[in-house]
Amino acid sequence: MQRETRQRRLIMEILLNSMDHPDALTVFRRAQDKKAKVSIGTVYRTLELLVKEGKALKFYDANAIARYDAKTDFHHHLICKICGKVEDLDVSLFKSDQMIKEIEEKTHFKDIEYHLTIYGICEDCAKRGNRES
Amino acid sequence: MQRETRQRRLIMEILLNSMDHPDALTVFRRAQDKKAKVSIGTVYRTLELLVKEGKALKFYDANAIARYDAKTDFHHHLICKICGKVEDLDVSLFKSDQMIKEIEEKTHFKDIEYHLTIYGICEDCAKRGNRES
DNA sequence: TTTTGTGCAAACCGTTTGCATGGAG
DNA sequence: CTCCATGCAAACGGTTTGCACAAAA
Repeated sequence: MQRETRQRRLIMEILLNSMDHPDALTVFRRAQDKKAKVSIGTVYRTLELLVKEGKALKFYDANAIARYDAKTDFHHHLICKICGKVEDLDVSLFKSDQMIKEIEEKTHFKDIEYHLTIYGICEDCAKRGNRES
Repeated sequence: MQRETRQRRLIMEILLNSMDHPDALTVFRRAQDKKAKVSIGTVYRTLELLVKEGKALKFYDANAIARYDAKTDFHHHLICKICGKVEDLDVSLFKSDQMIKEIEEKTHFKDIEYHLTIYGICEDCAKRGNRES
């Protein structure tokens, strides 16, 4: 049912080696940098496939552009309001199991999952005095 | 510098009376229901203005469509993975002050704010047996 | 009258999709 | 050989924008 193609291996490899939560176009460019042939359509289709398989995470940045990363350990994202840089944030900071339990207890929702996107000002931009990038 | 127009009053009123976090098109339709004349472009411009003024919140739903609500008390959102319904969730569930303090201590970010979008399955959809809407 | 806001429609741009072809199994 | 995957390009759809006109101050 699912076939292993050159393109799928390529895109998964790029995602695994990308620590900056790339969008589809960035993945596409990294493929080109490797002199590998892929189309942007295939990049989109493959990234969505990885998300459905649970091998990648998808979230939207402040410009509503879809960002992806290879799912390793669960973590949240910290986005700089000035320069847009995205950093990972360890989920253990937030006692997520306890939180999910609390939510399930206090609401009628089941099968809860969440992604926390935190906005702030990164060290570099704070030093620069909050200028626009 | 800022002028009070019929359209701005209208859109703010619609947003204040909408408890379902409408997108721009929904706000536009509600204006039409009131037999009020506005263009979709003005709706977008005005909603963005309200966000910049801090009078409205903006976030993206699971389909990357911008949703708005009049900013009253700070709260999070609970979105049903099946039917897409959006509910409010009291922020007090999550000890947000403590969490922000923790984040500021453990990262180098400043001026932190966050919006938590939680996905789950609502009571109605759970009863229906998780069918697609 | 001056200046900002609106309506309209075209442009934008990230993303999806139809279809003919290619390649995995 | 069969099907699923890919490439290509067109279409999609939410959002933005330029410009002439309207209306607030």
